[in-house]
Amino acid sequence: MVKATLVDKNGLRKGAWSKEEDDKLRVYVQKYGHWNWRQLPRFAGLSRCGKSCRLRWMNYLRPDVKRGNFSDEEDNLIIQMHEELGNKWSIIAGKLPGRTDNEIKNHWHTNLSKRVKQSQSVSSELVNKEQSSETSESEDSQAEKSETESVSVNTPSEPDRHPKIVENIPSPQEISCSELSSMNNDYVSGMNGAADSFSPMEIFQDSGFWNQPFIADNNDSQDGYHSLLFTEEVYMPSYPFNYDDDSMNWIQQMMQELQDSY
DNA sequence: AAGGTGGGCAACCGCAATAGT
DNA sequence: AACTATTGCGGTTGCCCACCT
Repeated sequence: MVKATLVDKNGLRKGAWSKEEDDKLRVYVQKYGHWNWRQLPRFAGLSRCGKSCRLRWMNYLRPDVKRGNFSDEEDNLIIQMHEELGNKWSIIAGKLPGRTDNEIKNHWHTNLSKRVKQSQSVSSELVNKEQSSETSESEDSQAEKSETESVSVNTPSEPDRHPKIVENIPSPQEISCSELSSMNNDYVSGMNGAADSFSPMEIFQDSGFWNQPFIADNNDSQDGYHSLLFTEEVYMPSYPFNYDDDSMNWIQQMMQELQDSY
């Protein structure tokens, strides 16, 4: 199920994620957001490339990721949207809260595509019957109707044939992982705006970031940076997505708490 | 019991899009 | 306008496990 972990020429780990790595990434992102995926692993104490961290977070560690079997409703929606959009997994994921594009893509390839193929073959059989049949017209139309009812959803078509879904999504309450990502980025960039262009790193520096009571875990540190493993006391499971005055207060409060605890 | 095979899924890779300079 | 950095997306790979022979 998981790829064996190995180390590439740059000393970066690849393959399966360990629980320790998951914990480091989860704690770091939940606390500071992902202000820069490329730089993040260094500060989180991870010997991973940023891309790998992003993927792990998006597909597995995000708190709102829904795991488990797909419901019939979800299956039908995926089939319907795939019929209309093609392999636009991220857009489809936007209609299925808690599901990731990767998960939907895998589910499609392993389950739904087969189901659609079966439906297609049933459909073509019906069409063949229809063409060769010498039965009455009324019977034909009935068969046509039943075909439409049973397999229309599963019949593939050109992606551009039904642009309506693209127009309709994303709805405000249904947010894809990529949109969530944007929200997080907005959170950070918004902080910049709200605080008159200070960078996340400046937050850390200005607030005594490097002196904060994190456990410096240099075991995995490849480049001399202090990795950050947070203590239970300062771990905070969530942060506000909107960066208004309350959020700035929250940040200031957080920083104050860190300084106090030091 | 042992080996083969295919399914399921996490993770990687390459490319395109976007943002920043 | 051109270049670079970063992110996001979709295709693909490869590992593990369950099932089959």
